[in-house]
Amino acid sequence: MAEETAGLSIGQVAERTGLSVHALRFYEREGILADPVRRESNGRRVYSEDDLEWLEMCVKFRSSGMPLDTIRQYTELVRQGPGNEEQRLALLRGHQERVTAQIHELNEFLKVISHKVEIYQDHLARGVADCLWTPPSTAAHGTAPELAAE
Amino acid sequence: MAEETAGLSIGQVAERTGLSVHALRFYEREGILADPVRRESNGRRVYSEDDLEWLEMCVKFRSSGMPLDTIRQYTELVRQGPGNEEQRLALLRGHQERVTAQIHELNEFLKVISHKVEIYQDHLARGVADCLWTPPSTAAHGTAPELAAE
DNA sequence: CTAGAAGCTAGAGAGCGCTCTAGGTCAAGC
DNA sequence: GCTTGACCTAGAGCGCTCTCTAGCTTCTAG
Repeated sequence: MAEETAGLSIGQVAERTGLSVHALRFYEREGILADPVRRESNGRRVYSEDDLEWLEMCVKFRSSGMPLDTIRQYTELVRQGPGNEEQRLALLRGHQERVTAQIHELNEFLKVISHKVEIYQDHLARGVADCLWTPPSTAAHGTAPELAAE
Repeated sequence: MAEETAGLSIGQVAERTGLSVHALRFYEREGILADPVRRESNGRRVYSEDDLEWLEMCVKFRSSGMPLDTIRQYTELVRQGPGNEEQRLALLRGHQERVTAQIHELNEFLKVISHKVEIYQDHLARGVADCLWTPPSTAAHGTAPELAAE
């Protein structure tokens, strides 16, 4: 049962998290890991499964737009141990709200862009000869199709 | 009816788009505007309502994560006039897909973070004395609450 | 014994998207 | 006449998040 389950090299962690080894060392310098990662006798980093899980959570935080600075704050709270749950909760809820807001915004924008896409699709389906789109009449600069597409 | 509807100063456009005047000049340098913006005799920029609408669209593109470079490409296509609708469509669809994917990802993550938030809320509701969370047993570094919260 | 792969540190560099500075013009109001 | 404020250009600087380099060690396989 002595799998190498406990004890991952930086390369393995990079592979599993999708972060580069550079990024992993960078994150450590930035205090993004609960502990500064244990080392082998030769100085090489040894990541535990817990470290891996933590990093995976960080990746999710990052990809949902949380800045490293905030992740660091959260890490710091966890590092301090129990007693600051309110602060952790506040931080998480703040992010939760930002993510929610962002999803709403993206959904709004998705409507807009989908509408534009439809318009272009219709236009192309009807054939390029369809010149509803480029009346050289308004010599000004009326990019009608664009503005119409909104 | 001679409102100043046609002819906005950079300051007015900044106010209405939420972009800074710096950003507006920057966008122009970067080729983000269909034309390089007309000028008054004294060299000051005069934005039309069309410019404003275009910029508002750019703001939406940006806030949905489209890089300036892609916006520039799109602008370039529009500037070239009709005949490249397929390319515009491809670009828009590419972005549409990225936005859709991002919404999915964010929704996924929202579940995770909401779960964490709930756990912390329950924990705090049950009172801090509840020590399910910090068993000093696993002296290693088992940040159980964190990992449990996932 | 040696080559190659993987790791290490410290620190420079890069890409993006602004943001700001320096130094100046121009028009309006006191 | 002078100040104030909005505008101008060219270009430097910044915050963030990595990414890469240089120079070195250490392990493994042939």
